[in-house]
Amino acid sequence: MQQARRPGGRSARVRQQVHEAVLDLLSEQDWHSLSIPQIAERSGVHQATVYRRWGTLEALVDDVVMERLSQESPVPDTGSLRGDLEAYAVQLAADVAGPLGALYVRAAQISTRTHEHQTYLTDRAVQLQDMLERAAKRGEGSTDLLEFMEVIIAPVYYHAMFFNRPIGPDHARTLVDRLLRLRK
Amino acid sequence: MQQARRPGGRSARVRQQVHEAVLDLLSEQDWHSLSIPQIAERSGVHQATVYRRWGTLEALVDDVVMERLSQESPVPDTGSLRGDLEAYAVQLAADVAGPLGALYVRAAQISTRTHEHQTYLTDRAVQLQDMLERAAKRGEGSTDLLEFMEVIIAPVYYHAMFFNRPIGPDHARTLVDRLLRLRK
DNA sequence: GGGCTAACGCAAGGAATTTCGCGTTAAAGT
DNA sequence: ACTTTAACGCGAAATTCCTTGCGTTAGCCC
Repeated sequence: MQQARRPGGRSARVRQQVHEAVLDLLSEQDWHSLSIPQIAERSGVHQATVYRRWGTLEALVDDVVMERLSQESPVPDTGSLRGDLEAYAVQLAADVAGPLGALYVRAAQISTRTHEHQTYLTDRAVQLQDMLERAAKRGEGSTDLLEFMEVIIAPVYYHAMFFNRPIGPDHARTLVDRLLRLRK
Repeated sequence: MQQARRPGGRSARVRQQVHEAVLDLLSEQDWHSLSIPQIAERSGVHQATVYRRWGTLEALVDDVVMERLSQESPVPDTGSLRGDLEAYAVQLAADVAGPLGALYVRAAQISTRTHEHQTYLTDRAVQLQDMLERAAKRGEGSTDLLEFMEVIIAPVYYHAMFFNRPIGPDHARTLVDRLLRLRK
């Protein structure tokens, strides 16, 4: 969702109301029974407004997800590489396992083509790159970002997608062990 | 989709017509503009029939995907572990990169809860397990199925999902290298 | 071949979604 | 303060989706 040309009070308020309604409804029912009229009623915003601003349900949900992702917890900085990796892996596993996890995974597919989502992904990649470089500067050796993504992040999403059973903190730590073993 | 109680000529024909229409339409437009009335018109099968047999669009697409997956290429048996792994990884990368790749990835989420899909996944897991055990019996050492899935399969889907740019054969081979390195 | 009935076609009806025109509100600019 | 106009509310129309009842077709079984 692009910045409104008139981002003042009312527009922002309407946006927030609608966002809250979406999160609210998704916490008490599943995705496929969600509809724009329903969101309109819950939020107190008129249907026509929602249709005019977002157009489709996908675009609206995408907007909500991006809003939350941008407010998400920063990448960890614990002082050690293992600490950072474990903290990140456990946090990610918890997010995916959380009530909005399915929404994140789904949004990852829906919104891969939107410019905003690409921007978020590259921003996030830069942050992770920084995390790895901090470790390198501490003399903990260099870690490839792509390898980190493939060995740690990919399996977390994979489990959530195919087995519908997200991994726990202990499993997240075995992923970290695997990555560290590969670096030797 | 369960086996029809009367699997004879007409039912099978209707099913095939509808399946073809789905694949046909998905090749010329994207997912969210697909609808059952549209499929009915394209296939020449009446709306009511489609609704009665499949109920929802998700169930129908799921049926199509399962049909194709079950016809898919078997797990490789090249005589060496590396050969099997590379063949599988390259094949999977190609499938995900293909025109129906996005459909597979999406269906993986939609249908994770259906009984059929679970059955397919476990069947596939057994086949892969056999592949790994063949290598073990040849004296190539044992490989954990979960590790195989996480190190090779997960990254393939991950790239397709988040970067919308599936990996190539060369990259697939680096995944295999990574797994083999972990086994030492 | 002949009866049985699941599956299909058809058409109408109902329900939900999406759009549209118009008046009103309130944010932004001067 | 005053003007401008983007964004919203409202109601109704238009479109699309989904269901239902009934007659017909064609596999299946004897």
